[in-house]
Amino acid sequence: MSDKHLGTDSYKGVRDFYPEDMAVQRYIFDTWSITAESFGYERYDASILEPSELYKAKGAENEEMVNEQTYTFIDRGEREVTLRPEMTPTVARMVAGKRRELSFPIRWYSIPNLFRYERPQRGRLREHYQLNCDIFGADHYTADVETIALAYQLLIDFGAKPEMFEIRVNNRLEMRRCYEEAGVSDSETQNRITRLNDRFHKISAEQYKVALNEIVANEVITERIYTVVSGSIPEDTNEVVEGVRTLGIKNVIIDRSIARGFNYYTGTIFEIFDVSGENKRSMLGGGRYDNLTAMFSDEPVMGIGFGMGDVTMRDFLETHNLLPEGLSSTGPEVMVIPFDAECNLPAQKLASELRRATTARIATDISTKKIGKKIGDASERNVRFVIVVGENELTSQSFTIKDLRSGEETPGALGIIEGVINTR
RNA sequence: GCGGCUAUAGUUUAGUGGUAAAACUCCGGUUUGUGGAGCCGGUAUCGAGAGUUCGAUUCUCUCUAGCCGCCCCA
Repeated sequence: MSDKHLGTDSYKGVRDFYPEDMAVQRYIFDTWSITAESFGYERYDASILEPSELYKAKGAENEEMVNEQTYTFIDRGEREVTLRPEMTPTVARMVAGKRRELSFPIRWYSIPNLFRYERPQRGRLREHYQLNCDIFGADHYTADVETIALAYQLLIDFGAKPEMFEIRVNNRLEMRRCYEEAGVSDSETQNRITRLNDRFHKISAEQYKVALNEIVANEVITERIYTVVSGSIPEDTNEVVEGVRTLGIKNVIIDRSIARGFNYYTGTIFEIFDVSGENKRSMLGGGRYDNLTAMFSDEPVMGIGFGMGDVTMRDFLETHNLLPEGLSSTGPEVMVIPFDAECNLPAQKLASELRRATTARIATDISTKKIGKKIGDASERNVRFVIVVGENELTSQSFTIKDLRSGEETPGALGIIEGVINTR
């Protein structure tokens, strides 16, 4: 590019939100909030900065992830700091810090922006926003049911039809039991199988079996595990799935290949997929983590929750044409147009009087364009009303408000004008 | 970290071994008290660097950036 100027592109993998993008973003966030709150979830937030230890605490595997896939730096006080890559450790920290004063179970949600240092691709950027909903302090399986029901409702409230998506549920404990019954008791081997299962739908059955046999080195075991993971047992279900169905949600299935990474989940895990096939990545995922707060205290608090990202949400809404037309702009509804620059201040004064008497968004056109141009601009920006303020109007204190939608003009004193705006 | 594709005006795209076209947008004018039109005009060292060539935006190489996949996925 030019030697003289900086580029205007945003930093790699992050987005600028111009007003039209912001309208979409706001719609998504508002819908998330309304639905989460309708289930009684309370909103919380925290800083994007956390000490790096928070993410490294559970061994070398995590340490590697922090070093390679997060934004981590040393601050001026020589502390190692990380831009949060996920919200769960933060909320676990917050809950653990107040565990004696909170009355469990609690339902909390947040819409944090999260950072990860990796190569951007479809549905995955370096910064994204993610709705996080969690229940803490409820060990009964119905907490899992409610969590999945909330995830379901979130999509429904965007106008999604149940046949557009599928909820796939698995359970860490049940998988461990499956491995043990098949004859695999070593936990490292179990983890390797879990990791392989995560790719089950990306590879062929043959490839899967070959890879599995390389791990367990036993064809009988391979066959047993394959039977379970491939879903060849039609009656395979569990109480969470049955509970969700009891609530009237039908697009839920057991999928033994669901793996959810391999970190802190201890029980139910689930993901929701777009069935259109266009977005192969899961749109939403979560699960139960019964000892995440253990790193802060000997009194662990169990939790279950999920996260859903704004990038995948937006992809889903666009794919299924679910974004509403004409999302509300925050631009002015009323434009007060001074006849010339001499009238700018009186026009601004009129605007502030109107603001006092109405709830409309009112701006004054302080450009130096000609009167016709100013009206044209207002019209183009979807302004509903214009009021021209010139010497005549100021002398007579009688104005004319014009409805650009209907072309109708209403003359009158301040009170009349306010009336027109208030009945918009 | 690995692989594939792409790079021309603000945007979306044409096009050519002899320094480039269109549409839309934007800005200005056309009209010195009232809107979306029309007309006229303006805006590009063709991503950067090097090479081949009389001559490169076009061909070759390198780099950079973006997109898409893999790995990984909190």
